[in-house]
Amino acid sequence: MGMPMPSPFPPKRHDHHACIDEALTQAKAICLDQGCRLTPQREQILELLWQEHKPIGAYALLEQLRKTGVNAAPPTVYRALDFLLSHGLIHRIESLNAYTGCTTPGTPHRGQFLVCSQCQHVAELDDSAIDHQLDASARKLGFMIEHQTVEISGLCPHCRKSGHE
Amino acid sequence: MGMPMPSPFPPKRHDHHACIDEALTQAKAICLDQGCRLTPQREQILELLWQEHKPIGAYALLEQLRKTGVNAAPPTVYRALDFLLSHGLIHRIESLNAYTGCTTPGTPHRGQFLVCSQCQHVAELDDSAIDHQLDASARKLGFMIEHQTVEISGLCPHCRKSGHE
DNA sequence: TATGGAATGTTATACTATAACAATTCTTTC
DNA sequence: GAAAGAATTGTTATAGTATAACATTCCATA
Repeated sequence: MGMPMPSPFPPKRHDHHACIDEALTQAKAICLDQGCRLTPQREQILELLWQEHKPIGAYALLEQLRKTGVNAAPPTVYRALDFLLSHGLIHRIESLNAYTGCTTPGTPHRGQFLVCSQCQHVAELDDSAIDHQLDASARKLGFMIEHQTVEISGLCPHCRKSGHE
Repeated sequence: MGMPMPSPFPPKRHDHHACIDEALTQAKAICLDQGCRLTPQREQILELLWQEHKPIGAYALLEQLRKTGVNAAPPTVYRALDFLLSHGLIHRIESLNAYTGCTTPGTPHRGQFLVCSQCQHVAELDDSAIDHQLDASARKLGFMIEHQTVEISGLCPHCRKSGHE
């Protein structure tokens, strides 16, 4: 497995090109492995989703896509999103109706998200202690977990430091 | 404080009239205390939200409302929902775009929800162990929690027992 | 190089939520 | 009890999110 993620909140200035590259490389490998097709359009949309460490809505994505000269309609975007979601390459942030690249694609995981209410950056966790606690609480009630949505909003470390009125 | 909740998943057949009554009584007391007005329309919508232990969407609510002879438009419903949300009398289930009565109104709490994917019943938890784990994980990363969305979907105890194909 | 399935294009529409302004009701104060 | 101001409700229109349905194109494989 790769290096440990230094922090789920990367510094404001970091080599983001490397983030994009890694995401696309991983996605290609995963699709090859799973026997599914990361078509140019799907790849383009995945790349757009990785433009920033922020979730982006489907229609904002559509607008970005159009700026690149592609004249697409909503189903184009939603189909790509469906594909990427179903292969674990992106996540949907329910509380924002938005989508964001998955930082640990390829491995089945449930995921938790920290969303900064100020800068909108999102950090994906895969904190087993949280998973275990949710499992324990559910089990106690006889509930069988199939899927979970854990989205925490608040101030990220960067925004906490720089004046949070 | 009141009696401990027997189980967040009430038996299929229970005195649901008592659930509704209690919810409305508590809501009245809370509004009296907070100096806000639980108008007939707001009360009616709260009551409709308590018809079942299932979340209900705004437009389904609107339809129910119309069946009672009230000729309302969407803003009527959304305003009532906003009021009820802002006074902690109901919750919004993000993953369903739906709303459900709060089982512990009046006390500030963050809440976690178990949503049955089969019967759609929802159970509200206020499990401090989960809250503490989320706090601990967030704190470790320097993230300051403002709000949380924890929605677990899966099979409730009743549906687990009765054949889950 | 035919063919069947996957992917994409296209149009229309469903579902969720709010903006903006008018009308009404409630409460407070005189 | 009447006037003023605030809160609530009515009404119309529209913004924002997502999918249905069907036509067309692409592509792997035989």
